Amino acid sequence: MSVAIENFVKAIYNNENHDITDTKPGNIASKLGISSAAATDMAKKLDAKGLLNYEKYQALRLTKKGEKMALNVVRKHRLWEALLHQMFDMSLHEIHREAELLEHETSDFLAEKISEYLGHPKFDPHGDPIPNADGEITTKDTSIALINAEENTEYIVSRLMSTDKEFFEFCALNGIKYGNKIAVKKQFQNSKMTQITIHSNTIVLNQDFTQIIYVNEIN
Amino acid sequence: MSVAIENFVKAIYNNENHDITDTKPGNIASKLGISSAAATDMAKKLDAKGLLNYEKYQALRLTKKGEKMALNVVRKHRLWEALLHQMFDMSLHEIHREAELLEHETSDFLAEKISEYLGHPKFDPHGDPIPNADGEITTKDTSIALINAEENTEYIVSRLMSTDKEFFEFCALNGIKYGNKIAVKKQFQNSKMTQITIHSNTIVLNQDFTQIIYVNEIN
DNA sequence: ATTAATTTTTAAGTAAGCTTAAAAATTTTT
DNA sequence: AAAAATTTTTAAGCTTACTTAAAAATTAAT
Repeated sequence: MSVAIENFVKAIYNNENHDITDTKPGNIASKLGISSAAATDMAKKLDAKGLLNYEKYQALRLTKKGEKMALNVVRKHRLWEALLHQMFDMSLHEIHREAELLEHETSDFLAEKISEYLGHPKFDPHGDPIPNADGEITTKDTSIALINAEENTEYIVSRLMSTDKEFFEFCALNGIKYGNKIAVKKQFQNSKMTQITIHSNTIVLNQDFTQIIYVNEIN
Repeated sequence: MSVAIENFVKAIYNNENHDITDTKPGNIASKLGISSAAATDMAKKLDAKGLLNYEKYQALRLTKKGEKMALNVVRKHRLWEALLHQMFDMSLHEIHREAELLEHETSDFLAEKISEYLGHPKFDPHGDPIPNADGEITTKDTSIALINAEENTEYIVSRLMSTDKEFFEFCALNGIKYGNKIAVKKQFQNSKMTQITIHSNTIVLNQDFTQIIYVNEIN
C-alpha cells in the first residue's frame, strides 16, 4: 500500500488511541500537513477500499481491516525505534525521525527478523507497546488508579490523558512523562490516593491525577 | 529526491560500471520495468536537473552531480546489505531485496551510523565496494591479469566483463562468480597465463580470461 | 433562534510518473 | 545503398496525491 495511505490510516489510529473521539478530515489533514480537501478525498477513497467508514461531516472510523493496516505500520515503526536505539544509541527524536521513513519500506519478513533479534520486545524506547505480527497488542496500559501496589514492579508512563495545562506543568516538574519509569508504592483505599516513586522521588497523587496517568508494566 | 529518480540514476550508474558503453532509454526502461517512452521523458527531466546529459538518440551519460547521487544510493544499498547479512544472517537474495527498498529512505546520518557500527567496511557481502560518505570508492577492482602473485592475498570476484555464453559456462563450472574468493598463485610472464586457486581447486587461465575477470583485494 | 465563525465538502486544476499507439530516426540485413 | 527491422521519440491520456477557492453544512456565540 502507498505511503500516503499508510500514513493516513496510522494518523487516524493514533488519534483514536489517544481517546480523541471524533477524528475528522481536518484533524488528519493538519497532522499530515495536507489540506482538508485532500484529506476528504483520501477518506472517500479509503472508504471505497474498506479501510474506514466515511460519512459526510461525520467522524472517520477505521474498519477492522484499516486498523490491522495501522497496527502493521505501527509495529514496524516501533521495531525500528527499538533496533536503532539499541544498536546505534540514537536519541528518541532521531529514532522516531528515521522510523517514520523506514516503516513504509519494511517487509513483514524483515520486521519479524528485527523482532526476533531483539527477543520480541513488548515496548519501544518510548514505552509504547509493539503489536505482534498479527496486529495484536497483548499488553494494555492501565491507569495508575487501578494498579495493585507491589514493591518490585516497575511501570512505564504510556499516556497522559488530559488537556489541562496545569496538569502537564505538574507532570513536567515531577518527571512524569511518556516513557519514564515509575513504581506504584501504595494505594490509600479510603482517600483514593496513590503513592508512587519516580526518579527516586516519592509523590502522592489524588484520584484526579491517578485516573489520567496511564502506564505499562515492564515485561 | 524521489525514488523514481534515484532508481533511474542508479540504473545508469550500474550500467556504466559494467562497461556497457551506450546506455539508452530503452536499456534503463527494461531494467526498471517501465516503457521506453517513460524512460525518455525521465531522461529529459533529469537533463534539465543537471543529473545527466541527454541528446536525442544518443547514449545517456551521468554528470558528476548525477554520479554523486547514484553513489550515495549505492552506498546505502550496500551498507544495508552488509548490516542485514551480519545481523540477521539473511541470504544474498533476501538482503538485496530489502536493501532495494530501504536505500531510498535512509538519511545520510543513519547511513553513517550503520557504517560506523560495521567498522566502515569496504565491501558488501557480494564483494562490491561500498562508496564512502563523499561518494568515493577508494578500492578499485583490477583484472587478474594485472595482479602480482602473492601467496597470502585473497581476492573477491567483482566483475565478469563478458557477454560470451561459453565464458560464463566455464566460470559456472569452476566456481568463478561474483563474490567468491580466489587467490592468484602465479603469473607466467611469457605465456601470459595465470594460475589461481578457487575453492581449493587450481586453475590456469589464459590472457583472454584473466583480462575480463575483475577482483577486489580483501581488506 | 438567528447570526457569526468555523469546518467540511465540492469543483477545478496541477505535477509526477507512468501507459499505449503512432511517427521518426537509427541500425541491421541483404 | 535500399529495404527491413528495431529503437527512440512524440503525442495523447491516465492515476495518484496533492493544491486553491468557493459553496455547503455544521458548530459556536450572542
